[in-house]
Amino acid sequence: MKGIEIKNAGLKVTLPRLSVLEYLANHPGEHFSADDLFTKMRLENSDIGLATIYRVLNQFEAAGLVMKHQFENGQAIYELDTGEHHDHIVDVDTGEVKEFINEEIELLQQKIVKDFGYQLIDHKMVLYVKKI
Amino acid sequence: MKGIEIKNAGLKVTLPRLSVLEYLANHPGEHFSADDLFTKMRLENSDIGLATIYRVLNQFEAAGLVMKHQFENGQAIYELDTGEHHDHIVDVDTGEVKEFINEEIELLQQKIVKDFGYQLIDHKMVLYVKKI
DNA sequence: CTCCTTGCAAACATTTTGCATCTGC
DNA sequence: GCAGATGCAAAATGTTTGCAAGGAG
Repeated sequence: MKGIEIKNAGLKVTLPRLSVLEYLANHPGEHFSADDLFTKMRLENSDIGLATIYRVLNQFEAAGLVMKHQFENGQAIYELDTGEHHDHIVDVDTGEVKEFINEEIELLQQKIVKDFGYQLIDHKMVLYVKKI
Repeated sequence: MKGIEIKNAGLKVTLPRLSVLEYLANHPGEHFSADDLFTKMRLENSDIGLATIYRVLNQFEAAGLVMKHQFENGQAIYELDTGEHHDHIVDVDTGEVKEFINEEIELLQQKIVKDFGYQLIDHKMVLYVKKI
C-alpha cells in the first residue's frame, strides 16, 4: 500500500489521500487535471471533494510525490513523480502528452546556466507538435 | 510609429492598441502580465481598460506581434515578439527573467520529435535557477 | 454613416479558504 | 478525545464576454 509514502510526508494516512495516490499509481504515464481526478474518482468509488483533491495534490507536490505542470490550457496537470526526470511532448491537435528524456540536452542546460553564473534548480521543456 | 504593424494584422489603428505596442517596444527584454501593463499604463498616461489589454494582447499574439508565456506563477506573461526565438531562465529567488538561445538544443529538439513521428510546431524551455 | 473598438460590469473558470463536521490514531 | 482532515459553499484570482457608448475610416 501507499500509506508509507504519505506518512513519510508528515501527513495522516486518510482515505482521500490514499485514493488519490493509488489512482495516479494505477494510471502510470497519464496526466490529470484536478477536475479530471474529481470526475473519474467520483465515478469509480469515492465521495471525495474537489477542494480535497486540490489540497492533497498541493501537499503531495510539496512532498515530492507528484509533479505539477502548466501547459498552455489554463489548468494545471498532475502526474506521479516516479523520480525519473523527463520532459514532455504535447500534440497540439489531440492534446495527447508523451514523455521523453535526452541526456545531451540536460548537459547543455547545465552548461548554459553555469555560463550565466547560476545553478540549475529545475527546468521544464515542452515540445508542441503535430503528426506529420 | 507602430501603426503599420497593427494595420497589417487586420486591426484598426486605435489609441489603446498603439499604446500597448509602444509600451512593450519601449521596454525591450522585459516581461509583463496583463495587470502589470494595466497598472503601469494607467500611471503613465492612458485611461485604458483591463479588458481591452487582454483583448489587444490576444489579438497581437494571434498576429505574431507578441508572445505569451505561462511560467509557474499562475498569470500569463507577455513580451514583444522580435522574431528572434529565445528561451528563458527564471531566477527562482528574485523572479528575474533572462533570455537565451542555444542552437545545439534547437537541433536536438527537431531530432527528438522526428524520431517520434511528429513535426515540431513550437516549444518552450524554462530553466529555473538560483545565484551560485 | 457604418462597423469595429472601447470601458465597464458581469460572467466564467480554476484554485483557495472558512467553517462545522468527521476521522485516524 | 484531540489534532488534523474533510466536504461543502463562499471567496479569491485571472481571464473573457455582453453591451451601450465612442471612434476610425
